[in-house]
Amino acid sequence: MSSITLSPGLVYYPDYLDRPAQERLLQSLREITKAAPLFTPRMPRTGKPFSVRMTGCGRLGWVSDKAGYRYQPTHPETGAPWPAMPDQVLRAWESLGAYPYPPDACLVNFYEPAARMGMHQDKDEEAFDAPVVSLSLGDTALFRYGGLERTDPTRSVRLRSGDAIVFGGPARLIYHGVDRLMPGSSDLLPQGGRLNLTLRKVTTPL
DNA sequence: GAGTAGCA
DNA sequence: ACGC
Repeated sequence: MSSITLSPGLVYYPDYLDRPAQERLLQSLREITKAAPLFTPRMPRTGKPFSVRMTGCGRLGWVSDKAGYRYQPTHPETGAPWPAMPDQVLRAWESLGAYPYPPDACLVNFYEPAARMGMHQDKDEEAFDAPVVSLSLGDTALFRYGGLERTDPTRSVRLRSGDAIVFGGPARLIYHGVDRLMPGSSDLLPQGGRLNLTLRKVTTPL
């Protein structure tokens, strides 16, 4: 499998999932959203909605509302436990994550064609020794990444359907975001858009 | 500061 | 740069 190191600890795997694997993963995500519908996260304090909608699977899910960012074991609207993580997702973690414990959370972000994600760090976890593994499905995204300080210089890379990217070691806490999608760049999702899965170890092992 | 607006 |  080919990989490209974008910056120390940030590794890009183009075409990690072939088309049949993407279709299998998409079918799993349809089942997940049936049990755990997409919801609109909101900014702490202001309540401003994200343009991305999200859900998740696994033991814990990430939610954001006026009260703040947090991981919790239940869906914020239905109150039900998150659906189980598909085997395919666990296998991706095992092959890309190189971490001796299974992930606690798989966040599923759905980008409509106009959705964006501002630059941020993934730092609501306890286990920063564990990597974050990201899988892309659907329309190509212009992904931007920088360094550990918000003011560090940034670069961008196009993440296409089936690509994976891993934030580990010195890149675990880098700032990153999605500038925009390239509408119509993939026919995987019938109505367009992009799904991004991020696999995380949330709590410290033990 | 996981939001937006606006300008270089 | 803003502002909740």
